[in-house]
Amino acid sequence: MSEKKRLPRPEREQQMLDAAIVIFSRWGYHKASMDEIAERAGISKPMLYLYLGSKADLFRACMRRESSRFVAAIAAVLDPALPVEEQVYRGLHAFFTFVADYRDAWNVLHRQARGQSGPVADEVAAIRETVLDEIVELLHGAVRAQGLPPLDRAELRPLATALVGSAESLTEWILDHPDETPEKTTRRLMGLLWNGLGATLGGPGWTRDPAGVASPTPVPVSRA
Amino acid sequence: MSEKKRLPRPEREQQMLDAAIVIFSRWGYHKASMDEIAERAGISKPMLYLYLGSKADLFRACMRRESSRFVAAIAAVLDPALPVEEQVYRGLHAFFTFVADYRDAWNVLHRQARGQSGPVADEVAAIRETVLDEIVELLHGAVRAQGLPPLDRAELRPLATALVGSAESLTEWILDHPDETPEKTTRRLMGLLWNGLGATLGGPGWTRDPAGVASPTPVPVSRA
Amino acid sequence: MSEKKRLPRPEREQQMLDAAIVIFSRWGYHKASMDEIAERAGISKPMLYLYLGSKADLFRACMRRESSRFVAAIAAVLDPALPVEEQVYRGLHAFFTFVADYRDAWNVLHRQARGQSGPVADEVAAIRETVLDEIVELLHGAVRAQGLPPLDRAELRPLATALVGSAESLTEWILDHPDETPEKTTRRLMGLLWNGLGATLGGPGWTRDPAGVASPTPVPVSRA
Amino acid sequence: MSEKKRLPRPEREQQMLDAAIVIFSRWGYHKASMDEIAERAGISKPMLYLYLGSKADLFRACMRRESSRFVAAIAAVLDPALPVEEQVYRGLHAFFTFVADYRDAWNVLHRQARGQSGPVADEVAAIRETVLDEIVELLHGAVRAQGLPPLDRAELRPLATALVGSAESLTEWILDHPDETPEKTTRRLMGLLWNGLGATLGGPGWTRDPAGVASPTPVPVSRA
DNA sequence: CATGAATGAGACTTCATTCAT
DNA sequence: CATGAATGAAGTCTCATTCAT
Repeated sequence: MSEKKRLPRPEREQQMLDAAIVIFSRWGYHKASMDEIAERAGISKPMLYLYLGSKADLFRACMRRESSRFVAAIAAVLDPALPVEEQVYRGLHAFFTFVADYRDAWNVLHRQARGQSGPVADEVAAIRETVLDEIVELLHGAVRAQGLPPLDRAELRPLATALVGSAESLTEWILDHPDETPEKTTRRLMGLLWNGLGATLGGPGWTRDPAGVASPTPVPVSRA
Repeated sequence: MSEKKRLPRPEREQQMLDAAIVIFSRWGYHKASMDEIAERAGISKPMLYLYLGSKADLFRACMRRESSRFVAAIAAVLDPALPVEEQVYRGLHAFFTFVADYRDAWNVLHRQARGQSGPVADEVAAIRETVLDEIVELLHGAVRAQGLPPLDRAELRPLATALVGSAESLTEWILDHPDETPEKTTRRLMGLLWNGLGATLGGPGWTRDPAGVASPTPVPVSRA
Repeated sequence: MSEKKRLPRPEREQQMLDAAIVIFSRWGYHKASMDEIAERAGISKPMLYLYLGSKADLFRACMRRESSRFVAAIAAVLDPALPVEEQVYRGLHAFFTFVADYRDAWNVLHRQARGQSGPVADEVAAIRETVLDEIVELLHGAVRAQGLPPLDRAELRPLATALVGSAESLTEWILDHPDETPEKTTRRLMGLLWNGLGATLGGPGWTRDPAGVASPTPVPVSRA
Repeated sequence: MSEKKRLPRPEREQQMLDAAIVIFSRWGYHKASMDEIAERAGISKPMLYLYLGSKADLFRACMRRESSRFVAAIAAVLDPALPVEEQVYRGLHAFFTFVADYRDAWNVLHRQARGQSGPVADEVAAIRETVLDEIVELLHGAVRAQGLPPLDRAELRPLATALVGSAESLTEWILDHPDETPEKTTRRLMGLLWNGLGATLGGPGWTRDPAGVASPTPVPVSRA
């Protein structure tokens, strides 16, 4: 709205990050140009460098701001006093809501973050760790609360990883289904996570050792 | 000095793709340079362009070759005559085996493919569709074979999407766990997919309508 | 926090020049940044421009201040009533003392001043002229005082130039020899200047026309 | 002359260095732009980078080529069998001849080389060392050949330094005196170097300890 | 008097791509 | 068939300098 105003630094920085998110989301990290980001932010390139440092720094700053918002959005709906099932439901719901509301942010966090090398990749990995840690903790607490045979955190982590992966994957499916609401998506996924495909499809639970599947015929592929 | 054999075109093209996969995997699409690819392939840049077209064409060619191998590897172990559970087990096992054996190929298919824009992205999307279609078909056949209330393909697709996502996600977890074998990973995931988290954690199956979770308190976030 | 005193303009200018000398000495004219100078001077960049004009102006101001000090330091020890030998000794001693005491100033005057183009170079040339003029005058007076066959100033100037060059050159040798004092260096150079290499090495004085050395075989060099 | 020819790499590299010498000489290292160098060399900037690496690399390459020529030009006229006086004469003559013939090269070696920081400075220092080493060796051999009390190399080095400095300094004086020939300049300097100022001006040789000159009145200067 | 905010211009560098041999 | 030579276009980043408060 306002053109040519001299803004204090913090506000300008937010504008820059706002613009950067959009451009990074649209073109990806490498194809995004600082020129375009500056133009969209309504300022000149030197300001971008003065305030944010470098292209990688800018990307990291975006990642930090958006991942903070993301984590906050999830954390706000969790409550250790509730049953774990309820918490997972709420968490997923908050997740799909966030993705729907902040599409560009999610795009950057999810699609663009991968496939980076160097310091950017480290930042991404750290954020991912944080999220996974929380989920692991959540599940771990649940197991103990239910007096079940303790599963240690190392065992729970692949479960959490798969859970996150399935949710992430659905965010792309959603793109092609505009009528899908966060509620509906959450229910779909809860069905899978809580009952498993076995129950969904009507078969018996998985017994962990079907006969004769250990070594399927190997597939010939031409090179390593 | 060493291998200046005049190779027939198809072999040369394979060499180029072999080199390209490695370089794309190492640096990502954009940071990968045609110079490095040509050098690694042991030929000059004009040959690269003569045979494969452009950088985007080259990347697409890589994607096509590797995704064909990938699909073939999975398809080879499936057998419509077997129970669906068995087929999913075999499919996942083949999947994790492929990922372990062809790390660079998987890296390109999974990490680098995402976050591309333009024609490359379309190629990626198409491949993904193909894989999902097969899984949907698999599940659809299973439902019918079991005489269950029919779930149409559109309903099954998000399930398939979540399934793929969880598997993909585990491929990154595997990177940090060298002792993990395809068998072990497959079992972990089968446990989740077939029994669900509910069974794993010992709670009851999910009832699809826990009271009062429909609208968690929204999280205030400063801007969209 | 510390020293936000409102200083009168002349003092502020001195602070700026102090800072500038250090930065110019450290990085050279071009790589020195006005930002760093302003920061070191403890004021903002607009002040720098308000008081001193431009970067070139600032550099010239540094050159003027330091060369004045330099000339004053030398002039203070000269005394036309003394024998020329004594005066040269004193002058050199004052020179090496100055160089040792004001390393940054000398660095700027000597190393950074060279290799500049444009107006800055002119300033440097002018200062150099001033110094040389004084030395020529000194030698000229000495010749006349001794009743020798008069050497006109134009003949003395290359001698003065060589003298200055030898002294300047030694200032760099000194950098690697921390134990060297101004006294010692002065004596070394006086030995060469007053006795010549011929006497130092024990040969006869130079006869101005050794046979057959006028045209040494030219060296072929590939191009100009 | 020839436009648009495809030249083999070594020739193009020489063209680039030729152009670079001129531009570096004209503007100095920092103000010289790669654009201008490329334009003058008649090629595009990427060639410059492909063949020579970077701006600093290009500068170093210039330094190396020109200093090799320089050293070769001097070395070609020296002959250990000759008396040292003769050799110094020939060396100086070759030096002034080189400076007259390759003004730009000398400009880069002498003026621009100083005041650089980083790796470029190291290169410069190394070249200077090489030249000084040779002169020291020359003088050292002379002393021994004459059966004089041996001066070790460390004592001779400042002498060599002063000698080089006086010659370098004269190269700038020459610029304003177009009638000056290498012969004439060499004789001027030989007069100083072999007889010393004392003999030139008619006084007695320097006695190394004039009374009372040790501590001239210090000059007050405002800051360190 | 003093400064935080802002920028036009230009530097170095890289890369996908093509021509001429 | 194959390649060394060559470049247009674009990218990131820095700096001296000036407004507007």
